Amino acid sequence: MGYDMRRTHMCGDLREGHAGEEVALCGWVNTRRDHGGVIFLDLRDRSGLVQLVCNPELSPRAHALAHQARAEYVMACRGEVRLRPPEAVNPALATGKVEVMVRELELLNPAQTPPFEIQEGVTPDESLRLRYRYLDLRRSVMQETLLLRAAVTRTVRSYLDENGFIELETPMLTKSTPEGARDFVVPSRLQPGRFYALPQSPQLFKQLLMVAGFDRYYQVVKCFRDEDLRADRQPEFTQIDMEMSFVDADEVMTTVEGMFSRVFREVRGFEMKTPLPRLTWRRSMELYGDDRPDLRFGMTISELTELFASSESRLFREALGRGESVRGFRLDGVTSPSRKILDELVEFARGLGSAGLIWVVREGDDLRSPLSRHLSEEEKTGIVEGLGLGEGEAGLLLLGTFEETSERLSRLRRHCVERFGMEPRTPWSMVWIVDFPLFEWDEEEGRYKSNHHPFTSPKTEHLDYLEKEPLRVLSDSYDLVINGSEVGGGSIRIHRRDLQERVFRLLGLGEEEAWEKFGFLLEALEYGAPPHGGVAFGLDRLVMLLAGRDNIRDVIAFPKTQSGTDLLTGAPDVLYPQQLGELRLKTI
RNA sequence: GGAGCCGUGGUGUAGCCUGGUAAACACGCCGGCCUGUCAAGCCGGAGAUCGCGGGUUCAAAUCCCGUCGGUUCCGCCA
Repeated sequence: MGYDMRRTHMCGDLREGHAGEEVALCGWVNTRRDHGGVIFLDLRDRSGLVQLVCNPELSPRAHALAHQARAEYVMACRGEVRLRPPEAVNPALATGKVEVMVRELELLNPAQTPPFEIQEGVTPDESLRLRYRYLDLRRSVMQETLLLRAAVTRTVRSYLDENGFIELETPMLTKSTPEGARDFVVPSRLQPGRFYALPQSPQLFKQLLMVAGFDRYYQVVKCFRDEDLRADRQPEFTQIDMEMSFVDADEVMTTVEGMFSRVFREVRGFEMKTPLPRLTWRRSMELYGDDRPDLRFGMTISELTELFASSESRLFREALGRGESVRGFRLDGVTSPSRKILDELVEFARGLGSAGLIWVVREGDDLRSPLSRHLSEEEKTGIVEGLGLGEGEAGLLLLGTFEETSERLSRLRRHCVERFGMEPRTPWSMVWIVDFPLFEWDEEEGRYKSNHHPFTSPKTEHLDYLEKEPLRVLSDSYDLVINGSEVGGGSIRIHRRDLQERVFRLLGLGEEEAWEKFGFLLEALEYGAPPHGGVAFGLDRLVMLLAGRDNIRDVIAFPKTQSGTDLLTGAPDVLYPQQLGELRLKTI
């Protein structure tokens, strides 16, 4: 490229103020409009595009070259920025008031006709996009999304830097640990027969950094989990990982709120109200049946079990006899729903494993319901009041254990939001869910499992129940939920060896195994480990929310397919026998 | 591991349920015309045996089975 073609501006930045200036631009040909005489080229770079005018009278050479130009050719030009004639202004373009009168044009690299058009409005097949990712990423939506992603990490970094956090790196080649997801493993050449594991998160290392006295740590870091993919799950993903010493849960949450305020202001222009509301896990389950409730919608759950304590109806009597509850919510978004709609909801509830869904519709003083004949007047009134049904409004009730009804009602609630196209009350709803149970019972393995992870601290006031009633123990933990999506969570950690060992024991981790897998941690806890706690956020999911994308692949430059392959490079791939030999590996 | 959906010129789709004439449309591509377009326009042209394999049938893009790829969900994901 000649010296005089080094660019002076980005295409999308040119405005009226540049009129009269001599500029040099580089970019890709977005479109060519050849009028035989004058030729218009839209030149595009990451900032946007601008119209180039190639007039044969101004430069026959440039005009001739423009005639040969095709979509996606890489070109450079030099010329004068000019105000467009008033009738030729394009209000749809940021640069629509100006154009560049081309004096010199240079072809830097021609291009094959791309396998799909780099245009808005057309989304090619996913496998094509992934195979030609570098072309897919040229599309403006993808550019905008990744630029937004960069803005998020930039904002996070500057906030944390300003607040005394130190960015520290932790190893990618580390040790496989029990609990949690399946590890990705890397064979060791120097230690034949041994394997590293890629980190599922830097959890233990960041705790060790607290022991080391760094006080406040953060990292924007890749994590790896070898589990099946979903629309919001990739095998490698990025976390905003933080840890702080000498703090309580409250201080961690306040710090995070400051960070998120700035992110939302910076990238979405949204002023977050802080402090954010906090719901205990228990309350969230009662009100929404969900530990990641979407507070943009109503339809909170009411418990009506008491109402049916002395019911005439066998259905209720038997259910209550089994210790089950009656819970439900008022259906928003539809009044006087048709039988067809109600049947559809019943069908949906059956699909969730429920025996049936009881619907009621208030009609004047009466209640329309398949069960109305079996309901006493008192019960009818109780339902209307309990669910707060207005005229024509419907209620949906389920029978079952607290856990069953929670699971099903929360899914039903999410389904209704989508099915009836409900309008959110606010663009963003953020809420902390706090005080999760420390353990849950794993039916299959017949043992307790950590709800969060094994390093989460029980609430001090619950320490006494630890061995006696483990399921009653709550932890100092917190999840941040935005628009019904868990964007991150954390906890105060255990910083004393004796407590950590008690928790390991409850998880069924034998002394020997605990020492073998976590000995380094137990040891570190004995060398002056400060009280500490932290949090980690899924950057990809956060960007998905901020960008309004419903797929994690759209916020990652080079994602994997659902079957874990990379269509661009062909990974994963087989190894040459020699490589396998060096690693002392044999495929079976 | 299981279930659903999708696969038709380069791209996006229609056709498939209800098998039967030249597989249709838009965009793109190639050529020509054209000096103010911006999804430029006008004229002309090339381009698909319908993912792959098997079966049913006189006949399969269409029905059936299998398989591959993509995708969504369940299981899984501390």
